[in-house]
Amino acid sequence: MEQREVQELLKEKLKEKGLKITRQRLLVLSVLEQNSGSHMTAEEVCELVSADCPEIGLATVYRALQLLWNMQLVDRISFDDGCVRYEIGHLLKGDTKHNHHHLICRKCNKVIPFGDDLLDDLERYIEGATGFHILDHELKFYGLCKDCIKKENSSPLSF
Amino acid sequence: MEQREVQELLKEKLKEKGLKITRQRLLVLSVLEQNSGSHMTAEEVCELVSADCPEIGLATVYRALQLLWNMQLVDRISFDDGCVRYEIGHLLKGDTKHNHHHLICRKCNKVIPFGDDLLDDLERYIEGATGFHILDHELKFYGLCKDCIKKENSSPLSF
DNA sequence: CTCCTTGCAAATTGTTTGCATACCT
DNA sequence: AGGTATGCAAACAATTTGCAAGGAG
Repeated sequence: MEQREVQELLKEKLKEKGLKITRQRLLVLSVLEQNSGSHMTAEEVCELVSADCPEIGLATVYRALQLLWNMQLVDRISFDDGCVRYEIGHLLKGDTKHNHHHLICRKCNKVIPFGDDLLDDLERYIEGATGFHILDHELKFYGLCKDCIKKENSSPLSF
Repeated sequence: MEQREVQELLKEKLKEKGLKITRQRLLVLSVLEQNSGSHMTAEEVCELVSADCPEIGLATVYRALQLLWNMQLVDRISFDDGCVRYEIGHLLKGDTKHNHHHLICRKCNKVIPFGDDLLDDLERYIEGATGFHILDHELKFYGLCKDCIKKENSSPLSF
């Protein structure tokens, strides 16, 4: 899906619900698109939107992100650092940058993205078994990264 | 793994690191064991520990939970309701109550637990491919539950 | 006796809300 | 015009931190 298209999709959905198409909402979505590899906090998004719209308030960004998430235009993920992050994920499924899974090192807190498309079968199975309709998923693996395993072996146990 | 054993494991790990074995730490772990089906907030744990130890402070509970998590004695999970939850998960693997996966309804926010042991192959594959050593995982599916699907069909689209 | 831990209260931080003004349609 | 959105500041809530007193080894 191209940038132009995602913007159009947002406009369509807004219209459909009687909500207004505003510069702020379009900019928030646009920033997420231009950074489709990273998981951004509201603050980071606000920072970047400010380039084109210096008057924007952080509260507006929070409101816009929540809206986009409700409309399923963006994904939400939280590592364990106390803030929610947003990502334009499944809409760009063809995109090689799309990674829905994350390996999180419990020692150095590094986050390593990992390819998607591993859960499709599982999703279908769950839908059949429970009647739950799955829209999205979030999968995190906690453990030790290569580097920290190396260090662990050469130094005494600790955390 | 039995209750007695988990307590002993904690004592061992504390000793190993030169930390003290305190009533508070043992009680926090014990409360999580006695509620091994549920995902508890720090506040809830504090509430229950208070029965045996009325002087305990919420800060101590937070500190103990973090410690237990670091020692991999308990698991951590966060739904999207703004507070972290703890659960004694993988230590009780034989336990039928153990559920690491959750279906979260985006409409009514209901959380439906779902059986584990679906990701073992995937974990082995990832370890081979990346050199990352996996200790634990957290998998959430977002979507619409049976009930909300029914309601959706009988009422106009909304969220 | 020494250092770790606790309890309390204050501080911090991410996020939400109330409200008057500004903006879409 | 009419209702929705915005920006700002104040409100909130979960979690963390500083510190003096208490407790484990």
